[in-house]
Amino acid sequence: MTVAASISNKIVEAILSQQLAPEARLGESELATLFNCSRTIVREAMLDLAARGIVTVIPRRGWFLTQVDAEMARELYDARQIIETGLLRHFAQKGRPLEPHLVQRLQSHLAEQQLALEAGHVGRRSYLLGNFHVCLAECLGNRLLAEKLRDFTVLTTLFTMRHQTPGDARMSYEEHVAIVEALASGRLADAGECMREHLGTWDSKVHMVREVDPLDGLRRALAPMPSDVKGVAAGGKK
Amino acid sequence: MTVAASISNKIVEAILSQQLAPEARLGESELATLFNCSRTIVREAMLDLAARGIVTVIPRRGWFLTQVDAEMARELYDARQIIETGLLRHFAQKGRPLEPHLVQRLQSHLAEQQLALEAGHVGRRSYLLGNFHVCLAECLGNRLLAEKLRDFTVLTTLFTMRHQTPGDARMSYEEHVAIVEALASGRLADAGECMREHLGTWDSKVHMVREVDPLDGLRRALAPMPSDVKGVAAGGKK
DNA sequence: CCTCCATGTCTTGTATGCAACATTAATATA
DNA sequence: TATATTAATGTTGCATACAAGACATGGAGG
Repeated sequence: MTVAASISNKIVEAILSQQLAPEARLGESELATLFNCSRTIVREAMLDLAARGIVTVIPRRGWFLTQVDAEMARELYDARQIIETGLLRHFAQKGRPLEPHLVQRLQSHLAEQQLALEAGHVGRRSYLLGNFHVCLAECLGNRLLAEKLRDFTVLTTLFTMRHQTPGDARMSYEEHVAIVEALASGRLADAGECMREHLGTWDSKVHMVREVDPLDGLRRALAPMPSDVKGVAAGGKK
Repeated sequence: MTVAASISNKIVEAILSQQLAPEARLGESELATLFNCSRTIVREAMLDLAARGIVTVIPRRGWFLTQVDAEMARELYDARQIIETGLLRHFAQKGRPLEPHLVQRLQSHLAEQQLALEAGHVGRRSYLLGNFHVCLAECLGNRLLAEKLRDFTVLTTLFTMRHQTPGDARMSYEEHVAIVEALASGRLADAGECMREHLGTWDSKVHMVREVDPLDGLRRALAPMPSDVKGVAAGGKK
């Protein structure tokens, strides 16, 4: 694997493990010294991540993790639901059960999820919960979609990190279990339905999300001020 | 638009218009002089195309359009069918008809297709027939999937070009018309079914595809030779 | 005390130079 | 003539140097 690829991989993994603050700046020189290579190579990695939508450059300012706004988040969840349920539906049409060694692969993935869950490894837990969807897509026989799904999962993580969606890990895990169980016992339609529910509940969670307001901190700091009460433009609390 | 972006766009358009031989080499220096920029910029464009799977580099040999093998083609058509029918299904679930200005956009796109078809503009025809799917995805409200669909369409073109799939342009056009008509009159489920058929017939066409044999030209050139008839390894014509 | 401007510093943007390697052509040799 | 070896050529791989711009700092002027 080239150095550039290892840099972008490392960054992707760091995001999925929630070890990278979503507002962090990715300085070219910093990364170059960190990976002991030239800026050219770092740039190559950043360009790759940019093509995948994970990273954005502000000219002459720096590289930043993409800020996923509400509209993009909607498209993201829609896309994931469409792809994953579509993949399951497409597989179901073939009328054959999932091959045993693939079932086993999914089950051992679930075991790892459970392990991380019980051990309280937040990073690994988060990584595995996202990675499960990629693993499933691979098992269903479409690497092209699996790869794109990985990128979408990364972007989803960036969204949830910034908006602190509650994200019940145990519940996600159990829904994963239900999907694999349906798949293993040949109830393919059920698996699709589980997946639809698993990915369809995002907006009910997102309603709890407080809108991120760049002036939020400032506003809050100023609101209780005794003086200058009516000085600023209209609009108190939303 | 940056120079790098214009290079990659140009290449993508050239592929979709079938103006770029699928075995063509994309030399960095060539492109640099062609676009009057340095190799650095060209490299940036190639890296972008590589991240999208459109181009592949052979170390120290050059950049080439990706060779889509049979397995990848299968995934490609599956992916497109999953995404596009999924998009239609997802839209149908919302229970609202397509907004009038979007219907109109699709219809004028159809008009352009017809124009190119009747005028016999092969390149533009090919471009529009592929672009229709991207346009539709955009109209259905998911830019993320629309963009990925564009890349998939490019790869599909690369496959069909190399394998000379018959590809009846007029039939494709008429299927597009059927989809838009269903969409315009609110028969959303019908639209999905049309799309499924439109994208589902690929393998029946691919059966007609002659397997590409790297020795094909050589073999053909040697076959009618009167001398040395039994010299080469077994296997005459397929 | 506030505002405006100059300047220094830090960042990415781009070109270029050289190294490493693959292929091809030429040449020597059996 | 066939083959192995060597030289030449052309390509990408990578590092580096410098340019261009954004931002922060400090000071002068009001």
